[in-house]
Amino acid sequence: MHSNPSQRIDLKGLAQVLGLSMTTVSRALNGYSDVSEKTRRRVEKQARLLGYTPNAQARRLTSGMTETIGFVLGDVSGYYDDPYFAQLLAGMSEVLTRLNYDLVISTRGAGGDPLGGYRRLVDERRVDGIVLDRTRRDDERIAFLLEAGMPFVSFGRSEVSGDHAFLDADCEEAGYIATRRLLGLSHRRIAFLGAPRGYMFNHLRLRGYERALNEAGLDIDPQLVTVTAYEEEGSFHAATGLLRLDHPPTAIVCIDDMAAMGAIVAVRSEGLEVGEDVSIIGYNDIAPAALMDPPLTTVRIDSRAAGRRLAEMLLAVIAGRPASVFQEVWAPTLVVRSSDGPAFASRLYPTGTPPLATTPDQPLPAGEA
Amino acid sequence: MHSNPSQRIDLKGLAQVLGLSMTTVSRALNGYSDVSEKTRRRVEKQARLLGYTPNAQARRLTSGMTETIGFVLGDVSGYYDDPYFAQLLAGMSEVLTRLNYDLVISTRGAGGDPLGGYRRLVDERRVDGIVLDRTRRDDERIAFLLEAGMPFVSFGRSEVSGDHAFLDADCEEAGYIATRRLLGLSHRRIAFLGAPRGYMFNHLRLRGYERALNEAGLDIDPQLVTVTAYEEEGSFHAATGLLRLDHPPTAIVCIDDMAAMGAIVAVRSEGLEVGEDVSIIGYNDIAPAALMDPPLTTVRIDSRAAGRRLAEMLLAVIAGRPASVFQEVWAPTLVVRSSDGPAFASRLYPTGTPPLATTPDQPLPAGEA
DNA sequence: TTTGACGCCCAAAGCGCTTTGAGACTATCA
DNA sequence: TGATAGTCTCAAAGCGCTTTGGGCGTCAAA
Repeated sequence: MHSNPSQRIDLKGLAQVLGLSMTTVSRALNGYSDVSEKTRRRVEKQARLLGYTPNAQARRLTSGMTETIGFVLGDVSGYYDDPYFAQLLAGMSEVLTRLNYDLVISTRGAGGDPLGGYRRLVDERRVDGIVLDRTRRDDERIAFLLEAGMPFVSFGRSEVSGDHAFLDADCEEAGYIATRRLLGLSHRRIAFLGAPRGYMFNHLRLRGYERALNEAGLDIDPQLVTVTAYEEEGSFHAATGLLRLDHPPTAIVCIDDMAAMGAIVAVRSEGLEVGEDVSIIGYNDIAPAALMDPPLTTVRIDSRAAGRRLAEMLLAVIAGRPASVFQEVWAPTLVVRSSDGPAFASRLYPTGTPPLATTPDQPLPAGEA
Repeated sequence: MHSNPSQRIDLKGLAQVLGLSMTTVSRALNGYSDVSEKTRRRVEKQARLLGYTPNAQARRLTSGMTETIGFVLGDVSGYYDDPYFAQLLAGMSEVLTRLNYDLVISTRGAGGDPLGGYRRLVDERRVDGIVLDRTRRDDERIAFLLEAGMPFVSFGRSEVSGDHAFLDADCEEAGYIATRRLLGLSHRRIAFLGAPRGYMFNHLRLRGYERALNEAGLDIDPQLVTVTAYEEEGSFHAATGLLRLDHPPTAIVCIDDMAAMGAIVAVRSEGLEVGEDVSIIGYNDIAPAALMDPPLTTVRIDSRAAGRRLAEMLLAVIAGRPASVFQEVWAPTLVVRSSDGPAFASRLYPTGTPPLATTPDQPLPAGEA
């Protein structure tokens, strides 16, 4: 009867079969030292034989741990169409599964409350910890979770970041190296195709862009700094706007590869050649980047590895390690492919090579191709 | 003390404050009819006041419902880089959150067991139901879940599909209309750039492709039917192989938009023009499809809506509705953009327009551009 | 021999909820 | 008036596990 494999067996049943108490069986299975080796082996064997697996709900109720961590989907669907996101998830799942943790995906839920999804996870004690991404400069989720005492780790920093755990790419560096790359190709009119201002990663990348420009003795032209609504069409329109300026850019630093795709289309639809008339640099190095036409020069960050690390960090924080220990900033790397090229190749300024970095105040040549 | 909002309050505490029994409070909150309207209102008000939310774990243990559904990530990472997947997830989350359900994402786990992730969800009773995707012609997951008595719904059918719930695109129709479209553009050498044979959607789409060809009086050329390893590079290589045949295709039906991207790059790197020398049709209509160069003609299925519907169906099955009631096949629609064009524009067969469908056995002209 | 000190095991008390099976009233009908 | 039928509420029994706080041998040291 109890040996019927299709009949779920519980701890009590298993204990009965073994002629032991539930306590002993439980402790044997959970690796307590006050169970003799011999008994443990006997228990384990029988458990395997009968296909015993503890009921996750019961264990959770008792232990007060949910063995679950949460992730709340933002409401802007465009965010999660990005393959980088799937990679992040996959990376997280990878380590969580290994440790028998679940990853639950929630949404913000109806109503305007941007904390809705988080409240639910916290109030109903559905999770032991939470992963955030797309952090904002002033991120209310961080304040909320901090106050609620819920362990969390964010993919990205924030200006209110205090002692919490985070993993972030060095966004400023990313903006910097992309811009440096273009400066090295003698570009002088370099645009920044960004995400909404509030996002920390946008803020930092813009800073890197500005720093590189300033170091090269160039001023920031506000006309060249745009913000998109974070959808592909947004970046297409924004890029089109840039290209139609009186003094269009010969290069565009894009906030991510998806935006770069939009920019590429915009360049083409203006009758220009990507990598010649206008150089494009993306960010993330999503899988299709290498397969675009032209293959995209981009700044790479390994989302899957980031997902793994985020999960590890969060688990450590849940286990009681101080969150402030886990603050990592990863260096991005430039992946050079073919969407960028020397400025002199651009037909946008046919009167000649753009002015050198050392002569910034010399007026830029006018006229479009 | 009990009114300290930072202090979590439980059912017992709430009952004490109200001077009622836990039973009554519980029943009031859960909408039982044997609680007077007056009491219910009083309970609800106090619960709101004190910020009471039931402990999800406890409720789950008691009720035997986990209020959670599961999704297991396949091991081929390429599958989930596809934006369609994020859409599917988002759609599911949308309806699940509304009904206070969680969506847990798991992975197959280490070891070769392809059912690993599923076993875990089932054995430890972590979920009330499961969503499958990427079904195979002979899908062991279906057999497993059927036997385990775990409610599930699959996105895609299978040849072993019996009475379980599924939602699927009409894949055969999708393959058919894509191929018909190309036939209508007078293409005669039409290739099929597919996924591995075992996948049901691949199987069906191939069938649609073959049917269209046969109806047009054309034979199937096995050389034109390829299978990729389901990564972008795979489709690039497969497409390159096709284009280097002695009699290359003037059109390619791709298994999805990601594969189409690979194919597009392949076409270009062979010095050919997409939409002129070689027409390309994708599948899914992922967000970037409209922004590719050229904008991709594709067969559309609304993944987000599919996600929503899958969740609804699964919830219904969990609630006890017979699974066999929920078997839906959605009609895909052709979205014409610019990656396909008339066969006569192709430089691959400069000797003239390919033979008409009515004269299939006439030998095809040879020679490449 | 007594006293600890281990080593191994167990009964019982929860974890926070839902549900069962009654009980105490009040209203209705014969 | 008693019987019958609601109406509203409650005590207590779990759900399946973990953990606390012993208990009972056995063995070495005193």
